[in-house]
Amino acid sequence: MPEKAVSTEVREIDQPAYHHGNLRRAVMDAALQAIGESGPAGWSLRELARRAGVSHAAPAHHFGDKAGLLTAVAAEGFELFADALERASGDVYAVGVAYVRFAIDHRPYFEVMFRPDLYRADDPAMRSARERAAHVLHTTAGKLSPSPEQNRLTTIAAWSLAHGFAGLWLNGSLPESAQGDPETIARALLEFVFGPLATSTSQ
Amino acid sequence: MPEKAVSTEVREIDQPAYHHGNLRRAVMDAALQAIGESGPAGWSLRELARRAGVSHAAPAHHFGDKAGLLTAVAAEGFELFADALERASGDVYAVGVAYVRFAIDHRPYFEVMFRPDLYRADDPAMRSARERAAHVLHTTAGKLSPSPEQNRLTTIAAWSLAHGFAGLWLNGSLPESAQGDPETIARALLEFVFGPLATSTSQ
DNA sequence: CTCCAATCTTGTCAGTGGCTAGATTGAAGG
DNA sequence: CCTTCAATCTAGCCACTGACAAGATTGGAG
Repeated sequence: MPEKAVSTEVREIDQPAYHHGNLRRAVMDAALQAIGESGPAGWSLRELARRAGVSHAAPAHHFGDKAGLLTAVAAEGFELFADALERASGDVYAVGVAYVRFAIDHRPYFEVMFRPDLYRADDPAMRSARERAAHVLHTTAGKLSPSPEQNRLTTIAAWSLAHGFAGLWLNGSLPESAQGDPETIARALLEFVFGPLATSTSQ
Repeated sequence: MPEKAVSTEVREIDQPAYHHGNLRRAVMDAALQAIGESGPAGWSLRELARRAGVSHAAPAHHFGDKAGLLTAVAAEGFELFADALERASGDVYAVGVAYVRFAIDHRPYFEVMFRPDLYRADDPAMRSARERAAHVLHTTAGKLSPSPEQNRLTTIAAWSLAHGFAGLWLNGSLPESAQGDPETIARALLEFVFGPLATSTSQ
């Protein structure tokens, strides 16, 4: 068996790695997996380092500290989130469904993104991505009615509805009657709330 | 100055207390305050013990471990929550507003209650209180329309709306246009969504 | 007065976060 | 080829944490 390990492969055991190849991404991915398994608090930086096969202090070089890592997770999450919403931009139902779908398909991101106490909320990359997502919400939900005041309300209503349903679904708070396909239910909810506005002439 | 401290007073300094008087409640209150200051993860059991003036292992006697303490917080929170909702039972608007109001007035409880990964979700006291609260939601939102299927949707819609708005408001995600009095906005949201259904002859 | 159960303390252990200092590496430039 | 250099990672340390075990203290019941 060969003595030297190829540097691009995953660390086998023991001896120092020094140039991991792409430790930053490896730690991020390990973090996302760990969050998916036991939430944003159910793991330690050292555990991620072990998973990546590096020393306990290696992640600190890339992220500073745990808050820094979660900041990076939130920033990347909001980027993906904004992408998903933009792809549905224009249609309230599609945006709402995309919101819920993102929360469920990318649960680890979502569980961090809306918990600002976990990371550095002043991170510029994260802020710009978050604003990009918010912009989609405002422009698509905010043009359902002519009145600007109504628009603010419509936006907040759609946002709250999608956000609340996603959150309740994720933490298992909903009754068994709502345990079906979340995307279907989300669509039904949106149609229930915004149907009168968009289908008939109504207000 | 007297040598002996009165047992019912808060511990001054140093020497053992042994019978604190009501340590369980003191630790709970310290926990609620700490959660309010820095979230459910921004403190340690040992810190609570110091605040209460007892040794670092004293809280464990009453709560077992940190999850046990948070379980007690969630259980008490759901009791207060159910009480608040029951007080408004029957009126969708009142229940919705009570939901949001509770989240804001009792933020430390709320931040724990809907995060089952923080505590023991199989706790019977907590479960029964939670079901009591859920029952109010079902009975008041679920009788707005004749169809049972519509009722399920109505319930989930009202729940999601209130829950989502409360969550977004608490973590500061809402735009500046929604930074006003949350109770007023919540009422406006509920009227926007359920107005057409209930206002006709009110109820 | 004795015993007992509840309550709290002291002591201990592995694990954690964050820090500093040092080792290793690839690459750039003479 | 050799030196320098910055990026990357390791090694070691410290205060702190959660969890546990064993012992001390207390009020009250018998």
